[in-house]
Amino acid sequence: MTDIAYRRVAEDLRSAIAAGEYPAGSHLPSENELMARYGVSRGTIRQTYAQLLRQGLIASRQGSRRVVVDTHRVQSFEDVISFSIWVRSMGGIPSGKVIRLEWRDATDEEQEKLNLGSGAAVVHMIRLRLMNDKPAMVERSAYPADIGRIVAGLDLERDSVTERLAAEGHAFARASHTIDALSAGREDARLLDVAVRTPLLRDRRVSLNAAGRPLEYTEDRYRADVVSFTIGNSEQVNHLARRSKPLRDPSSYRIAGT
Amino acid sequence: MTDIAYRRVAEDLRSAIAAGEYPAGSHLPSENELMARYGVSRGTIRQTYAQLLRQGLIASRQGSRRVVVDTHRVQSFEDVISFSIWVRSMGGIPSGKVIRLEWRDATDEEQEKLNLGSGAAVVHMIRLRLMNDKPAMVERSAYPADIGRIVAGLDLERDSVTERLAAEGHAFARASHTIDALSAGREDARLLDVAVRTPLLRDRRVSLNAAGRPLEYTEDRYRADVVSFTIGNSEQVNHLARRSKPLRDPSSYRIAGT
DNA sequence: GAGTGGTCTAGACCACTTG
DNA sequence: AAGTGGTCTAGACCACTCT
Repeated sequence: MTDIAYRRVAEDLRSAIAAGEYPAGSHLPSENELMARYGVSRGTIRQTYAQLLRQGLIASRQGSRRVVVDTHRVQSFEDVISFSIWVRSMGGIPSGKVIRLEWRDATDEEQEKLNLGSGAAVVHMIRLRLMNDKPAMVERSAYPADIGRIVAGLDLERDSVTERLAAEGHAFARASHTIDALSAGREDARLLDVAVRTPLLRDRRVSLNAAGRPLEYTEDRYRADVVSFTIGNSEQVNHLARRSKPLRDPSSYRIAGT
Repeated sequence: MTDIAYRRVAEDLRSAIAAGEYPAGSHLPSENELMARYGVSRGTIRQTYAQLLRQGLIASRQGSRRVVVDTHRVQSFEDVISFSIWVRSMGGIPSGKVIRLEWRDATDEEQEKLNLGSGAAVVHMIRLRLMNDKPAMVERSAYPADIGRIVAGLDLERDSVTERLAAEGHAFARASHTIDALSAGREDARLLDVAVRTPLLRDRRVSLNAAGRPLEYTEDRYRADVVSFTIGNSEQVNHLARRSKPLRDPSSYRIAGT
């Protein structure tokens, strides 16, 4: 679809990997092979493989062919930023329940993170996110006024904010996350259907557009028995993904009655 | 230091950034400038900037000069893998207290993660890690026999396992992490000096050498009031770092008496 | 020794940002 | 309009892996 050559080749390879044509651990085509197959130069193929490396799909070693990494997983920027896109990428059904939606003055933290002046108004939203109708995460988000106007007009039970904002010309281009752990408070516990003081995994992030303007400040609190993060890193590359836990040992987590 | 041109230029730029020559938000030299200054071709300079982008130090936009990213932070693979190196990079003093060190048969999980046959022996270590004599993390590590022999011979109260293994020819080249949250159990609580059921941030990882052989399987449990992880990501790049929390609001965490 | 990826050069055209 | 980064080509030599 894209008209950029190295990305077209990368898309083909990702599809082939996803289709099982190159299983985990198997060798990928050499640079020479792909140059001939696509009629492009070596630099272009190297750009292709550099992208797959950044995305954590492959590993490479001088002298040996590139191999497919074993943790095969749909992997894109949007998977990490958008709960809806991530859930759908795993074949699940995402939904949301708006707990609160209001205009109010930005807190000090929101002013700082969203780069707003004092007294600026934001749209603040609290939303329970569900995966296949099971509570997975509570999301608390703040949007600057012009973005907030759009968000407030969406069907937040069903729409993906990320996708709808992108359609309006406000695509997220990058984000910086801080990940830590905290205890479920009373509201968290009630919404997520867990006991008070259950440990939750927290992701706070600022999402920026391509020009570096902050569009959203969000705090996500995940049930640690449902979601974890995976990160692969080396001197050359880091990659990040959300992971759904298989719930193989439900007894180790206390679930509150409702 | 290195004899690879693009890395030499990258080292120079990292030093200049660290020295404050290019403050956060400032513009970096154009590709043309660096080509002239170092007498290399454009491709080499582009490799340099690609590395700095991967490391999360800079951001780039077509048509505009590259800029230094604001979250300046010492950033290297070893910072994320090695507690000792990370603490020292922030000017702190790392130490460790060995709680248990033993040879035993690998558990099923260790066999899988370390790629060992059934019945294989591992060295298993539990160690409390301190930053400036304050408990920060409990580490539980398993090593295959040949690596374990080396580890068992170290001064584990003071040495960096990562650095000593590298000196013996067993350098870690990459790792894959799973991050989630859990409740402090009795042993965790006692060692970390927190109340039982305090939420902890957990990082489980397998560290591999360049050939892809697993050298270590580790589970780290961090005090969430002391350490968090930061991640920056975009379509092009992800980067990961540990962050020390400033402890600005100690009242929000219950600390157990000892 | 043949094949492969890592590094490097010297050009080119285009899209985008900025004065 | 000039400058800058994004993409692409067509070569080259080297270090490493494999058999």
